[in-house]
Amino acid sequence: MPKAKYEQLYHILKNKIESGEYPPHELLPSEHMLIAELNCSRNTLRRAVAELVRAGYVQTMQGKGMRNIFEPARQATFTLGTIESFAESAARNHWHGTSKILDFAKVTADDTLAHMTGFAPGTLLYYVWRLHYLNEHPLIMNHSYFRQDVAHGLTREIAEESIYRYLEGELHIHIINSKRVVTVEKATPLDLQYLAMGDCNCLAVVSSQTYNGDGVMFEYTQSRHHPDYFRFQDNAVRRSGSIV
Amino acid sequence: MPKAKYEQLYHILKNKIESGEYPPHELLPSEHMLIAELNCSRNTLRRAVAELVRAGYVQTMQGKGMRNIFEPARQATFTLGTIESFAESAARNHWHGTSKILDFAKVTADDTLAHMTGFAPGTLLYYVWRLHYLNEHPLIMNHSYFRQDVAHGLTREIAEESIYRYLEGELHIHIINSKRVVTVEKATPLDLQYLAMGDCNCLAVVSSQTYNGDGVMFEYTQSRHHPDYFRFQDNAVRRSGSIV
DNA sequence: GCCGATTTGTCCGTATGTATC
DNA sequence: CGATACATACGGACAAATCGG
Repeated sequence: MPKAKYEQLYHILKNKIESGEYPPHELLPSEHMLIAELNCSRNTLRRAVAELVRAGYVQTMQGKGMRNIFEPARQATFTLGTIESFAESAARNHWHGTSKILDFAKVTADDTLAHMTGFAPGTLLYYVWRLHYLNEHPLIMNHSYFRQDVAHGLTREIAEESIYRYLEGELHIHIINSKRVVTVEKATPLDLQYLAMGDCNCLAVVSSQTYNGDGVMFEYTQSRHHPDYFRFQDNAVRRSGSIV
Repeated sequence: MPKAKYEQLYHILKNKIESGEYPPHELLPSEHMLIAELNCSRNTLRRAVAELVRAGYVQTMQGKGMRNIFEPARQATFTLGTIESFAESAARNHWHGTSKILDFAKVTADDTLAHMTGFAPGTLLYYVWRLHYLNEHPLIMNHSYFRQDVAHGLTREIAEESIYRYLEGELHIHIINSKRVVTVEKATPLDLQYLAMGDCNCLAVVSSQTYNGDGVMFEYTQSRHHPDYFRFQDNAVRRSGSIV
């Protein structure tokens, strides 16, 4: 339940667009009208509209107005820009998701592991190897590393449930942001064995480094996705002085 | 050359972070200090900071401050959220990019093409089949479709140069936004023939639908990327009432 | 081509809420 | 508890783009 006003306005407008209350490919009411209708300030409305633009619901044009460009059939299942655990995204998409721990261990970062993960060599880590199933099909294989000094007390039993619930609920860690990189890699024998790849020999790999409120990267996770079920969506905006 | 003040502030701060003027993993000066130093209003500074957060340069924490989380070695080559032509991104990364037209034709959307692209069946289209090279290596194969009534007058000769320069410079089309989806697909015989795939049989596919200022989708492009050179970066932010 | 009305884009100042220390 | 810091919200002003007369 969002409590910020601009988030409420975002959802109000998003629902009106999705329900067809605003005609497709037509202009929405002007800012002035919406401000009067929604009883808010211009800045607050504009913040909600900015989120609609980012999400690909409307496009704005100076001097003309804002246009509804929502396409019902093609909206996202995965979204960029937000952090979700597997359990959370499964729930959001009304999927039946289960997970299985294949390995849990304490390890020390050697040079090659340090280079891959971004942790300093010698860092003490928990290693969690998980397989995520959607409707009984193995879809994602995760190799996760957590700093022992941040995620201390993590056990295999906790990992069977929800690691994030433990980190946030028990240890009161504030998860702030996560840098992610999407690549395509050759499948390893492990991938082929566990992910029912058919005759594909590559998969989508999402590598993420997650930071807590103290600015320390405490988690590195490599998610190896079955190619048939990997889909990321993005809405790009053309600007003159492009922010790069 | 960005002219908006918040864009200038964004680049000033970004440069200070990249050059190490702000110590890594430490807090930046508070908003109050930066406002005095940069001689701007609070809203304008916050807008610049919001872009830094999106780009993964800083994380903000209510009551604490904003922390520098820039990692020199791991910054993006490709970025999400902005529209760039191949020529533009090659120039930005100081690459030597060339392109070759493999086919140029006028086609009419049948049912299967309409379903794939999102155009209505019967729409008159230009079809452009291009291969993009980076330092003489074939990296991206593009299948593009443009509405004839929007991109009218497009020729093979123009496509040899730059399609976007023609659309924006000659036809004065305003390119507003582009919805993109990233998936992984099995390589076709065409992919294997032209992209020097080695023993990989999958590739990264970016499908994009681009809209002009009249709200009409005038372009559908499917970019098929050599897996070794595909890399997309994203920075996700954890929120309580996550905007979905 | 010009002018005025409309609409979005940018910027500012201020007040209040909330989390941290 | 108070001081500090970021988060949200409001209102006003001007700039820039669009459109119609």
